[in-house]
Amino acid sequence: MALRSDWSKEFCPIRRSLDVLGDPWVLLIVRDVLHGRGRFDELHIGLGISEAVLSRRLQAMLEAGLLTKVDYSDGPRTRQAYAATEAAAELLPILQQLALWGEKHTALPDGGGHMALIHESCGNETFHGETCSSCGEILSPEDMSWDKPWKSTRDSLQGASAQG
Amino acid sequence: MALRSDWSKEFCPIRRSLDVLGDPWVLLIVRDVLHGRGRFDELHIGLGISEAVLSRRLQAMLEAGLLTKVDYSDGPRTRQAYAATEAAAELLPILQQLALWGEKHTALPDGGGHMALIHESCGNETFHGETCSSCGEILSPEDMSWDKPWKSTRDSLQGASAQG
DNA sequence: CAGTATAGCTTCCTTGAAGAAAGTATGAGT
DNA sequence: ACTCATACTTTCTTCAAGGAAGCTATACTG
Repeated sequence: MALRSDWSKEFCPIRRSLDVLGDPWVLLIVRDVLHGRGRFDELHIGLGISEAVLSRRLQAMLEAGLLTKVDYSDGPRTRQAYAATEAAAELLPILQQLALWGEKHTALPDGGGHMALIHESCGNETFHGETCSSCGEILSPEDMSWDKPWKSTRDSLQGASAQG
Repeated sequence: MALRSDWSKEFCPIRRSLDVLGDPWVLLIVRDVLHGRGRFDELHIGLGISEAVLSRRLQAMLEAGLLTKVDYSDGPRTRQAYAATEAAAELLPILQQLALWGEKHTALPDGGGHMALIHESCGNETFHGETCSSCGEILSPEDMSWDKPWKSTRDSLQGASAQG
């Protein structure tokens, strides 16, 4: 990624991960892409990221193997969007634990609400990020929905390289 | 933290988490502090972070409630070091999943080796970051050691606010 | 008790990335 | 032909990172 020092050759796997993931936008882009919001403008508007930075991040994430480009049809024409690879889909536990940690250790602003992680396979909310705290199964994107009360939506996730 | 935009008032808990954690140094500092390496110079040398940035990060992490200052005795005199709070200790699953993800999705450099996460309570390696893949227990720092073949050490971790 | 060492920061300077906004390119609809 | 939408790219300014040197407090050394 070379945003700062190059950590891709470090022995410590955490440092190698942070070489790719150690930028807040990268995880937010993965989150949105796993929600099926993989178009450039959706990301730009939805995340509030500048277009220049978004462009650079998407390029780096393609190179890092986190994203692939997929076609989608916009009426008569074919456009392209970004979709998650298997590597990006396997960041789900990290995203969910960030959500759980944030719920517990940061202050909920006025008008917010508790975001529930719903394991659709068993129908229950999970309080772990990696395995379901209700049924014990490993959590994967296809089986998850995130209930966001401040948007009054229950967004389902999708796995690697699904069509947008 | 205000490194970039202020995300502390966002409804999305992931964004609020990244407001605090969305800097690679923060997680690396938490990792080292959980290993009992909480002195300024240990962090400076061990992480290769510049002193100016380390100083700013430590300050921000104190304010964010990730670290506390604790006394330690250096022979006759009392010095201070940084120790993890409960909030920082609860980042363990994220650190371990970053390690697992890095082992799987980034290239191991020459001379490296597989870092094993050992759950000392049951004596086995765990392949999950949050609950032990061998015995199913929730993983907490006091019960973990990380086996780092490139340093030929098995470093045990420590929980919140333990003396350095 | 002056000189040196060490820990723990702080200040200064330069380079580089972030953010905002405007510009470019391509194809569609009217 | 003109306008609109998507998907970027370019330009400019501001701010943070990294490196090095300086500063302060408390030892230990002769």
